[in-house]
Amino acid sequence: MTQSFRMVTARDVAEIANVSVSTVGRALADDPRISARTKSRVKEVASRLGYVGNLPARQMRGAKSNLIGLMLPDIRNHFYATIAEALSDCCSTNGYQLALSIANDPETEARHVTELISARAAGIVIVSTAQPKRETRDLLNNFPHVQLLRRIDNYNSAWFGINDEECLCEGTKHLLELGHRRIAYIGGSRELSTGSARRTGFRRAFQEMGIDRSEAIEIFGPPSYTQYGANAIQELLNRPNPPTAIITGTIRVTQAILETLHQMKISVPDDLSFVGFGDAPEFKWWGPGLTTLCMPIEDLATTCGLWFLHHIDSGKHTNQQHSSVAKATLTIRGSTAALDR
Amino acid sequence: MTQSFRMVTARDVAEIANVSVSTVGRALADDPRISARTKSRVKEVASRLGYVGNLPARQMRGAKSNLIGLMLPDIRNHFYATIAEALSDCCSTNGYQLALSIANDPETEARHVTELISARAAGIVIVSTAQPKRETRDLLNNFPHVQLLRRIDNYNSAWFGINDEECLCEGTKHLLELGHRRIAYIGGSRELSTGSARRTGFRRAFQEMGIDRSEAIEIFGPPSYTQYGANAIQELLNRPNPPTAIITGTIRVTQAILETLHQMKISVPDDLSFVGFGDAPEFKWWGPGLTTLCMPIEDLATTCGLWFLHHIDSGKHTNQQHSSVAKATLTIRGSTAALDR
DNA sequence: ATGAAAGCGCTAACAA
DNA sequence: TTGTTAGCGCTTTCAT
Repeated sequence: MTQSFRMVTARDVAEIANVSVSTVGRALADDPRISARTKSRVKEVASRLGYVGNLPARQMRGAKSNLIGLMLPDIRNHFYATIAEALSDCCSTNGYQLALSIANDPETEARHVTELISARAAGIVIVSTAQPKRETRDLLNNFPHVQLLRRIDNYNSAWFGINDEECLCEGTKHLLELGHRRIAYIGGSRELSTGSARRTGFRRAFQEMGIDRSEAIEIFGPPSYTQYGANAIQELLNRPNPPTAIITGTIRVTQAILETLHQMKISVPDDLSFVGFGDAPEFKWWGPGLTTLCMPIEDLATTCGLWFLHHIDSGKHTNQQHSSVAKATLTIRGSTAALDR
Repeated sequence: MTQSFRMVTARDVAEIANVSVSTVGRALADDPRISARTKSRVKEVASRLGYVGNLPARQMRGAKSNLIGLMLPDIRNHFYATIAEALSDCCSTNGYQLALSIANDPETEARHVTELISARAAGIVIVSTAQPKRETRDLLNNFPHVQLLRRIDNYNSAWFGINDEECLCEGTKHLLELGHRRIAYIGGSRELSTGSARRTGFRRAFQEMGIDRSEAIEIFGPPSYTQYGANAIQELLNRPNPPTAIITGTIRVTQAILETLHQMKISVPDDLSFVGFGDAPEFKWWGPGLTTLCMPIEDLATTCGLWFLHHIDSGKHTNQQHSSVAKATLTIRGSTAALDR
């Protein structure tokens, strides 16, 4: 019982159909040189035996893989699930197949990248970890790939992301205009290009409105975000002088805070104004409705996928400077209100 | 610019290191016959050139693929995202790589299954569509695979699922015990084994409690569930004699209903009791908290993954009758209350 | 301790 | 219209 499934080969088909292996190959590829009679006979036999062409063997003959690697930090995050689905659609439409790798740390990331390259995937779409290993960079720089959302400078490659800085700036201005000053920003790691850009946007809002930032609070997230958002918000609200408004910089933190605020029975927006990040469906009906930074994440992923697949198909070099920025915008709902003193 | 990336081969390494191809292969595989000096030289050259072994070529020599195909109907569903993550972890730990296919209809499903088999993946974990094509069944029956959640009888294979019937029965009894009689069940397609079993559970609750089912309402879902849940609930509540309680049989329907009830400003549980399906994080804080059927979906996926990978690794025939059922249980929160007349 | 050669399943160039 | 043959990159005899 060691080798349970013997795959049918072109040779098996050839023997039964009484033709040569190459005739089988040509018949199944609808080569015009093969007679209709032979063709149909071969096809009949192939289908009867359940013959499925061996892609690895074809790859050795120069055929390109149908595999597109997608590296994500977390698939349970609605954000990334949307990306996976959009890209999967994209791949599917263009005859590719998505290989999903979930890697949260540089070691796993390096391993998965190596495996994808070893499998000679057609290309890799990567949402990078914060500090990829040197090895990973070297590998990717010699392999078709494109960066999504997070941008690592040392990769000499195309990047598709959102206007992180702009959108956090806009959200923060909204709070400032409502009169808030003690605003807390709870963001992701500054080691990520996204985390860093969002923090800059937060600060720029104060600057552009000519408001002193001394009352502002900044908290940055560790990799394990599950508990972090909850802890951060609890600590903040227990301060002698708690913030009157909060703005977040990652979806997971936003979700954790929604849950915590509900548990703590904080009244929003009366006791606290809150601007979330991302646009999971439940944000619409959380309490008074969540004012949030909505991202056209599906568009972004689709744009990225189409661009990438097109370049791969046309054999162009994809590792070139190219960047595309999708615009996130503020959607105002009930969770933010003017500060009354 | 047609062929941008030339992959480094063992031969390239051999030439530079001044050894033969076979020596390169042995050195990199740490074959004891190769001298330490040669080994280190070869390894140095290989790493300097960025050599990554060609898996397709190895597969031709009998190496098995590191690819595990996962076929899901929808990755944005929290349910399936959890499965994907759990399986991805599982694969990662055991040296495999997840290939994700999203297929909602039998044609796409057939195409993806064919592609996975063509790539000679190590195996396929499938959440089947309702009516798979004959072709798909034939292919799978000759290929290592395992069914998850939905069970198609004609596949002669292992299955890992949940106690669909039991759990819907339990949820329905909860409502009956609270005095409800005009209970509406909004479920998934009866063409799915899961949808059918859940309906049976709904009915059995009445039967076992000796309660007449004439007031019960049953509605079944089409494939495109996004709008369906919303429509169903609106239609139900506009009836002259609307139900006093609702129980659902799919996560997506549950989520759609949560949103619709919120929009319609229906007061839960005062105007309507509601038992949801699944356990997305937001169920905890929706309105009064959602009474829901919680499923140990992560455990299920992990169990399935471990079993499957173990069987693949040990070369055992996986297409055997084997079934494993994980127990879902009712979690009572605020969305269900006794009916006062 | 290392090299030469065969062969995995397939396609394409060359023969017939 | 079809068959024969070479070779993709690798591992594994077999030979040295």
